[in-house]
Amino acid sequence: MVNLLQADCKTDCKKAQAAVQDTLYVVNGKWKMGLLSILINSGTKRFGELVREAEISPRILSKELQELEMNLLVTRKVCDTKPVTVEYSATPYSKSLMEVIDAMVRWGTRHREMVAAAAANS
Amino acid sequence: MVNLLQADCKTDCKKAQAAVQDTLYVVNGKWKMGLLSILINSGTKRFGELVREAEISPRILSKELQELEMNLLVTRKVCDTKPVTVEYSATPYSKSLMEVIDAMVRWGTRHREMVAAAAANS
DNA sequence: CTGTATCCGAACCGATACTG
DNA sequence: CAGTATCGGTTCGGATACAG
Repeated sequence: MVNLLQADCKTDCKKAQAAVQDTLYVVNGKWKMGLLSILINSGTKRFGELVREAEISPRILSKELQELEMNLLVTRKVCDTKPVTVEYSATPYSKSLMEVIDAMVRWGTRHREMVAAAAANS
Repeated sequence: MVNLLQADCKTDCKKAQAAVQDTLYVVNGKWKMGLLSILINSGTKRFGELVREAEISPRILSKELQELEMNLLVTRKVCDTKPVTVEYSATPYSKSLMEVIDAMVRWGTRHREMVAAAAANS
């Protein structure tokens, strides 16, 4: 297991840094986490449903969904209806992000308390 | 332990989402992770040393360091030399980020393989 | 219904010069 | 030496109109 914080890392350290940047890059974007959350929790959604439920403009929604799809986190299925509809779903692979999300939830929660406590002492 | 991906979350889910956003916000910025890594691995550094080692313009460095300090991840110590020097160090608290960073390293590493494999099959 | 094109303002980052 | 002021380029996100 690579430790980004160890003093003895050389090439491992660079790889670790790159991996962190990769992760941040994938998750980067104002709506990605929220969209993933919706799709994982509520299951398949159509484009228009996402526009309404997440209150995102279609342009941004399209962009974020494409990026999520490129990263194998959501699938896009065109349904042969009339007019055409499109269904977006979270992939099973997207659940692998859980480990990261859990860590962020735990740290973020404690951090908020930490900052609040520090603010109280000033 | 809050699970962002569970279907039964209501208020917990919002809290979890907010915690994730908090974490992303703290780590957000082109250089924060790199700076933290330098300070944790190599110990205390002066402002000018960071400018050279990380190759950041002073304006951005100053901004990122202030944000890290606000989040209790680095300390700023003014030394009574002539001219004045300033030492930046990672706080013990910053090591609490390890859990998150480790998760991102692991996921980012596997994800790169995953995407490469998917690209090979097309 | 699903997107894209266009336009806009805001945020971000970098280079450089400058102040204390 | 440490940090800020100023300017400029690039990216980002939102609103709206429109095409397929």
